[in-house]
Amino acid sequence: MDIKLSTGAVATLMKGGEVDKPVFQILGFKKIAGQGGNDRFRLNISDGLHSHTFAMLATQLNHMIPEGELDNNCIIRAEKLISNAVSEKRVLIILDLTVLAKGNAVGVKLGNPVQYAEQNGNAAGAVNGGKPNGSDQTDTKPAVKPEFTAKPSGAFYGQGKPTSVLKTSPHKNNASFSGMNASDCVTIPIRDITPYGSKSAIKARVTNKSVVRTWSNSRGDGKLFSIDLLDDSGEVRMTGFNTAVDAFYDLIKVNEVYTFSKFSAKPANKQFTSLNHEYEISFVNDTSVIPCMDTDSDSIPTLSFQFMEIAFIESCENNKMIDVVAVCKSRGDVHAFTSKTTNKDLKKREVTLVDRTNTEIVLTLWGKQAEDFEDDTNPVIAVKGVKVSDFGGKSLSMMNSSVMMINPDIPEAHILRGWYDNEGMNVPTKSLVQQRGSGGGANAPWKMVREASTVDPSSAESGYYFRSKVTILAIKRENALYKACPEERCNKKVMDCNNGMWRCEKCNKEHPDFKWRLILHACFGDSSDSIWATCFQEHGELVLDSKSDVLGPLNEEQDAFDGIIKKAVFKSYTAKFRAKMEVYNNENRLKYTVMELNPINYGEYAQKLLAEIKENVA
DNA sequence: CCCCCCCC
Repeated sequence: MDIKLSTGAVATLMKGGEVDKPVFQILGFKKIAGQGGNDRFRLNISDGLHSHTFAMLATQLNHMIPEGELDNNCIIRAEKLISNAVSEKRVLIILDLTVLAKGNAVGVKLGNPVQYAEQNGNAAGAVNGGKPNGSDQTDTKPAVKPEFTAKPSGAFYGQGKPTSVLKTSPHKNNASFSGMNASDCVTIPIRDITPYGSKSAIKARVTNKSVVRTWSNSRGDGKLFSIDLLDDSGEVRMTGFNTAVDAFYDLIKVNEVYTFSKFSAKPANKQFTSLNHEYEISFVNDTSVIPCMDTDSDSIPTLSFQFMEIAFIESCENNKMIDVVAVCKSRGDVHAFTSKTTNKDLKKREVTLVDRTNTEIVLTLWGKQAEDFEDDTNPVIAVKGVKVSDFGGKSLSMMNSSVMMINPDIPEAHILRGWYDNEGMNVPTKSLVQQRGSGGGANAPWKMVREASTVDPSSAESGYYFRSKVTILAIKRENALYKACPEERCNKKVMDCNNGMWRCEKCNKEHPDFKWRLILHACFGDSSDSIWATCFQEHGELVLDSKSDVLGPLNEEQDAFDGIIKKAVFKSYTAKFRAKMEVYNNENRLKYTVMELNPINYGEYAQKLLAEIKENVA
């Protein structure tokens, strides 16, 4: 390979001249914080003769730096350039570039470039003119030859020979950092990681390691893994993309302590982690990972939680990732099923957790963890990074990235053990599982339908409950009835096996019969507005004044069914509704469910109106 | 740069 730097290009450009697709070596870069997170990178570029820091990376190329595409010593060809004189200073903006050689492959500074002296230039005067001075314009002159093979500088770096990285580095010996600056040896507390310190190193224990995942989307594809890192100041997630996966994935072991030097940092997206850090970090091209077997690594903690007590999960945002420590009060059976959306065969087990707030919540375990969980001794369970779901009240679900510890040796666990054995096991608990037909919204306010249908979506995240006096305006007859599993508590739709049997996916059983169930969609209105709401079984039966097992067979008989609907419309009720924000086809929409439906008690209703009038008159 | 993580 023979790459030549465009000797003299820096001087030409500084004088306002043009150079076609100059080849430079990057000697360094500096992040310049811009408004609104619009950071820019200033590059120190060299043509082998001169170096200068007048080059800016176009923001659309910013990603090349954290991605490690552009790194120190790398050689680039600037495919598109804009040269501008800005208040006596010349600025070069690189709009597009090709990396001809990665920094690690080059390993050294080429030639002996000297900082281009500003006064040599004629920046301001040459905005529109300045034909290049022929003598130093071109890239045809032989330049310094990059020493591609010169230096095994990758010895401790991701792009080098990773296997040797972890095996050969002497521990406890800073000499193992040979080739790195002294400043690289200084570790900072994880707590202090920010995107603004590129020289940082941290010494941390790996508390969790993900599987390698691949992705493919409009922006491209690749693979990645992440590890959770902990020291005595805090924790942070570190992600490795593509080459970092090849270099480090197999070598990094959970529970081991390493010094990680050089990484990039960016704000952590709290939606995907329970780790207590404002930022998350990524492997870069010259990240090094050195194991620490020294005794003082014992002082680095092995786990860290920010527990949320179960009672507080009730008001916790949906999809949030949290840590919980609780007693496993009971466990359900393993339930195998096929996901309708992904067609994947899944196994789950639900366990019920309770803590000293006397509140219980269901945690769903998946796959092998679900199968393996057979502890019936009411163990204390600590989980890190479980997802809060608002399905049927509130529940928790294990994620791939979640960590579970059974009877961990931490104070909270011992306290819970004592509490449960002496007291907790006999105390009545409140469940965050929503009871059908009630649960939540006990004090649902009276609203006109109009007020409720324009409820602030954020307050409907976990269900907004209200009461209204309403009249049924219309009923949808299609799909009002379905054939359901005959099991007592299972109302899952069954599939016709076409052999006289009916299959329930939920129970994983075939039954000789089924039961009819109702899901009635009806339009409820008052003088202000109307809404479509779902009436499940009992409410549907009340609306149609018929039992579902009678309605089922009638469903086929158009006239009889229409007659029933005709009788049902224009009846009035007092109803309790739930308005809940749901995502449907990637769109938010308010979904209404009838929670209670009662014939109007006119005496009570008149009292309510009277009270309202008095309140408004006073 | 991922961010999917499942089922009712």
